[in-house]
Amino acid sequence: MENNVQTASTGGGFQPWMAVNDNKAGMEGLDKEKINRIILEASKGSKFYENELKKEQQVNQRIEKMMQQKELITVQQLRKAQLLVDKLVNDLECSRDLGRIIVHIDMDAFYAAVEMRDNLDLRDKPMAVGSMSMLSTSNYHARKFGVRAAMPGFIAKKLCPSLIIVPLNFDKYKAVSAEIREIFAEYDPNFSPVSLDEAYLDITDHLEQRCCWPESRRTYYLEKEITSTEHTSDLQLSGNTDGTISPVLFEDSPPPSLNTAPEQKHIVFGISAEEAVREMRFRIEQKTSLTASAGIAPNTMLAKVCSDKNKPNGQYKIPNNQQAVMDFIKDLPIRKVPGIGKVTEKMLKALGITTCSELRQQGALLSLLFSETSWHHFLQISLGLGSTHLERDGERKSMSTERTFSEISDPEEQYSLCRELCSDLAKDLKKEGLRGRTVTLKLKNVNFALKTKASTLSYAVSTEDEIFALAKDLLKTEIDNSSPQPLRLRLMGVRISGFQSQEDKKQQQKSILGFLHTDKQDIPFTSQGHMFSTQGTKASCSFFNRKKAELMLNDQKQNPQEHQTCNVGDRDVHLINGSNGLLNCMLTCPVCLMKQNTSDLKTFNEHIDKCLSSVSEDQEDTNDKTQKASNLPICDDKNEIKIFCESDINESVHCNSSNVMSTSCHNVKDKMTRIVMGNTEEESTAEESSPLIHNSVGYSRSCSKESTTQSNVTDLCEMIQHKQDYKQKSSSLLTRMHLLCPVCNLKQETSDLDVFNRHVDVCLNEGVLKELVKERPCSSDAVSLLDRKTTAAHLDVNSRNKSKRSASPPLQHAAKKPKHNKNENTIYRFFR
DNA sequence: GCGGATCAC
DNA sequence: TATGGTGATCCGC
Repeated sequence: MENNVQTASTGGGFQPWMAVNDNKAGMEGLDKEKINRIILEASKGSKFYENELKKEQQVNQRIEKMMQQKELITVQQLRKAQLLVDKLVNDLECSRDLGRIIVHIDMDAFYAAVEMRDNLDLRDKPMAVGSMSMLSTSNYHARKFGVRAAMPGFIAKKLCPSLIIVPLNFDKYKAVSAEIREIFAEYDPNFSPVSLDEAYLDITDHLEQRCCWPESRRTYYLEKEITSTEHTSDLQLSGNTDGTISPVLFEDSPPPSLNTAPEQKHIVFGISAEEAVREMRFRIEQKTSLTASAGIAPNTMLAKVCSDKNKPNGQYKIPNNQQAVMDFIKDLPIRKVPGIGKVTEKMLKALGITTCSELRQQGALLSLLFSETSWHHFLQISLGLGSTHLERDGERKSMSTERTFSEISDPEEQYSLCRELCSDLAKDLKKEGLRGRTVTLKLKNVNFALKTKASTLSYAVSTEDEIFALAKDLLKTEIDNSSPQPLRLRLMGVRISGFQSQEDKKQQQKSILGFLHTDKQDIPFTSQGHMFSTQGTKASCSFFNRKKAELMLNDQKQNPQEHQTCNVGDRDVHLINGSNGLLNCMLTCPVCLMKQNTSDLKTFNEHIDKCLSSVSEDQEDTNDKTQKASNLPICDDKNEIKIFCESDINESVHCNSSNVMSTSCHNVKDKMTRIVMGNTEEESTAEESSPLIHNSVGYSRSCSKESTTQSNVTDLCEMIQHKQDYKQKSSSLLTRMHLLCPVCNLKQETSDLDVFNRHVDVCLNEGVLKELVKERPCSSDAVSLLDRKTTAAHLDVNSRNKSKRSASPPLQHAAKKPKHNKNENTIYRFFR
């Protein structure tokens, strides 16, 4: 690896770009020459390789440019820069926080280790997890051959013909991940997961308490753990009788974490950080038969580097003092630092920087060649500084879905594919109740050239149709630009970003609340103060209009025929203009969910008020918590809920013409009861909730009626939420709830009613769609384009999810897999 | 805001 | 035969 930029760009026989790096644990002391030759031979001439060369040249150009810039730097500039750097170093040093003890813990060759644990035949053989197209990870036997993560299986096979490739089994990894996270939580309830197999913990508080613990609390018994764990008992039966607890997964692995005599039945851990971490690793090993490595340091950056130091099955600690930190940092190769990747390494190397102390020495130069954020970051690294505060579940910034397939050049197929991706994305968005303003289309052509196209709206979108409307335009532009040559694609992806922040949501809620509680004189209410007017504050208008737009879209999609004869816009006019449009309608009360034998809005409102009042009284009168379940609207007489505005009335208007509504409503009400109380009713089966979707006679003919139900549920929930917010009850009540979707019957990992509402909305629509499809003859062999085009290998490659939302921990990949539901795809295609 | 790049896992 | 998917961030327009 001694080649510099210049020689690399000449493209001599040896290509460092494609070559193995020995950064990864278990890759030391390999026959790199040979490995690189094999990799090169297997890659040379491929489109992929050509593209890698191109990218490499771009980096080289970047470096050349940087070097030219460097030549222009004067001594004075450098001196001035040095002063600036010195000042920053001083400031940074002053702010150095050595008060926390951060642990980074990382399972050893996680996926491979799980597979080896569960299949004894794999133990002593080189193996990897993934497919012929892509490997996720390899065991340490395989690493000796140069087989590593992110390497295509077919190349790995060339390096190691006896390599066994095991397909990914995410469910299993997720299960193990849940087990280890239980342990993490005992040491730091606020631990920060990085991926299925990795997490940061701040054990400072744990250690404070730990020092007072009696020995008994730090004592762990072997047999108890082993017998209570299925995995380990399997191994015991399988002849693992060498006195170690877990299988020796790696032959170069240090002795097992238990350094007591085999006959000893318990082990007492000390009170130090190292002992606590050893204990944690011991417990992980006892529980899962898998080993973990850990780093202990004053901040996350150092902890992360440390966990790699004694991998596998080891740990390393940097004491919490400045000197120890600087000693550790001194000769640390910059590439070991998280955030410094291949390219940055190469650029810095061109400046003669390979270690962290060199990074420090060249601070002035770096400040003149890199952006402020970059050189600040470099400087922090060089001082061994990093985050001392673990980020709690940050807000998601984007969500995307993308797929690789064998070449698709036909525009029709490309559009079709694009829609499928939008559909998938919309489903994922629903799950989290998100809406975004920016849609980005990602395309990779058969030459591996990547391109993204984005479009931003002034409002947020979330449905398949909305997203597709944007994505298809972006795609069209690309197709047109390419014409008459076809776009030859190997990958397509759709991303959505520009979500409402929590802050935005609060703002919105406030404005809605303001809308609901504004002085009557300011709002064109009816004489009773009910919001039958279409007017209102700006924010609330857009909110409800969007809601209506969504419903219109659903209407069109779900029942175009009905839509033709009964136009939503027309109905709007009737409503706005007065009671004409209501003459032949009956209204359904959103509280008692009973049809009201009136078309007079005034009467109807009075009924609602009565309903609300009565349930409020109930709520106050009773101490019986189960009774409270029926108290849907949380309000009092003084704060009448007057939430019925235009869109609601529209929906209510639909629902009088058949008895579908009442059937559905009762179900909804039942479910709502549970939602509000947080009664998860685990025993509630799919059958129990299915009537909501399947049981209604004529359901498929009355799609808009389903919208009614949906709207009522949604608005009731919103009503409740807003009321609760208003009464400042939300945090005390809502956050403890387990929300169970009444439609899909799945527990939703959110306590945010807004999020939950959106999920329910979506679920309800899906029910209608499915029902509709059942009714309509639809080619059963209308298989998804992606299913046809995507190879199994492509589907099963590594994809560790890095969701920042701890409410739905990084398990999303697996959750995303069922996306390839052919029925669902055909449903959406049907409506195209 | 857009598009390309880099990085992590 | 065959080189991934998801999310974040940064930089230079």
